[in-house]
Amino acid sequence: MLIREYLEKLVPICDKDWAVFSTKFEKQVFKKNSLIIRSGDVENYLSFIETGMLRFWIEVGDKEITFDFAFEKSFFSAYLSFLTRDTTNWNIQAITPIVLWRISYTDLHLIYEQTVVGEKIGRLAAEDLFIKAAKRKIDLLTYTAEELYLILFKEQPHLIQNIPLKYLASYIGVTPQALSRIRSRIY
Amino acid sequence: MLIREYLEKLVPICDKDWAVFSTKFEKQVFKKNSLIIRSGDVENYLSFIETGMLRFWIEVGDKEITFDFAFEKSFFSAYLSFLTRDTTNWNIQAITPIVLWRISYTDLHLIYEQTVVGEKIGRLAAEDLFIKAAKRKIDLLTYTAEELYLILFKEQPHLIQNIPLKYLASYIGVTPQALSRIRSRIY
DNA sequence: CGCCGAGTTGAACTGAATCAAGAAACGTGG
DNA sequence: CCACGTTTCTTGATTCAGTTCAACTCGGCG
Repeated sequence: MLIREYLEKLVPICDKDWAVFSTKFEKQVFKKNSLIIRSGDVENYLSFIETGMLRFWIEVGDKEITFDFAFEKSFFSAYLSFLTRDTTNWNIQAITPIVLWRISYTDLHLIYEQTVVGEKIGRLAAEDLFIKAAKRKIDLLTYTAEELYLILFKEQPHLIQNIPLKYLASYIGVTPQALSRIRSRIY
Repeated sequence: MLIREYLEKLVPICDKDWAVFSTKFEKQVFKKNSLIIRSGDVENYLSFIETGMLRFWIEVGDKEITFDFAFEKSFFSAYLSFLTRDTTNWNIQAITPIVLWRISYTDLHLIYEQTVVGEKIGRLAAEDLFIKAAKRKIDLLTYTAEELYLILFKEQPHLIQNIPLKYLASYIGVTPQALSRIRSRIY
């Protein structure tokens, strides 16, 4: 199974532990453009994307700010809300049709209690998320919009292909008009 | 002891576990302006600030970018380097005289193995760091320099008092001149 | 007393925002 | 599968916040 493969890159999981894990994941399908989490919800799941692509955004005043994307074969969650059990102001939207596997908050905490590797996986997942967030935080301070676009272009070419320009623009912190001009300047 | 108090806000620690923890922390003192970590080092410690204030910065081209501060009674580390055992490009500098307690990578991993709460604390620490990084990431995309300054002013007034303007300017992503003008505009 | 780094202020310049209009792409219903 | 309407993207003109370069002030310290 995909999730086990992914997790075992981080830490070996014995069959006995895996038996506890695997029964807790449920499969879920979402249509393109549907909202998986909307502002005001409490996040109840930690999810693993089997196929598809997601966009994370918040509403500020009258505009949307896209602050993250997530891709196939990675975990995601409105993690702050998931941890604190408080409502989120995040929206998570399917940019493509989505197939995912998810585990509920209560089930995950059962695993934390019942298996030795549970806490370790939780720690590694949180560390992983932290590393990504820290890198991006520094990138946003360090680079200009044009540089951020070029980095994106190099590191995630599939992203540039498939994601509407207006979302990418917001992600690097400029208006769609500005990104359109950056693009025409580059080629 | 301060560290136990702080940790027990997150998770109860029994005396037996604490006995394992406490022997591993060593006290360390740094002078004002000294570098606790410099670019090129591998971070070997997770540290807890007893007194003082730190600045995190990286060098980009010919200029310094301040991307974080840390205060009394909180943990810090060049965490990415600490986790990956790879060299860091972060610099961590004492803005004031510093007293801290720190635990080495090997000792922390001994604790992960020897105590039940070890992994849990590691997870909670990583979650805590992630939450802060995620919030800041969104703030940087959402607000203008002036708004970021006002938020800082409201949430961390002691920071504004004690930290040289040029570091604050870099933290909100503008030049010292620009922040000086923002300030004079506000009052 | 003089030096030096930090902060302020001014002027010219630049990249991005905003407002606006037109072109291209997309999906939805017939 | 086409036609229409909506959304997305592009391009232009104007405005604005922030950069850069430079000069000057202030305070601390040798």
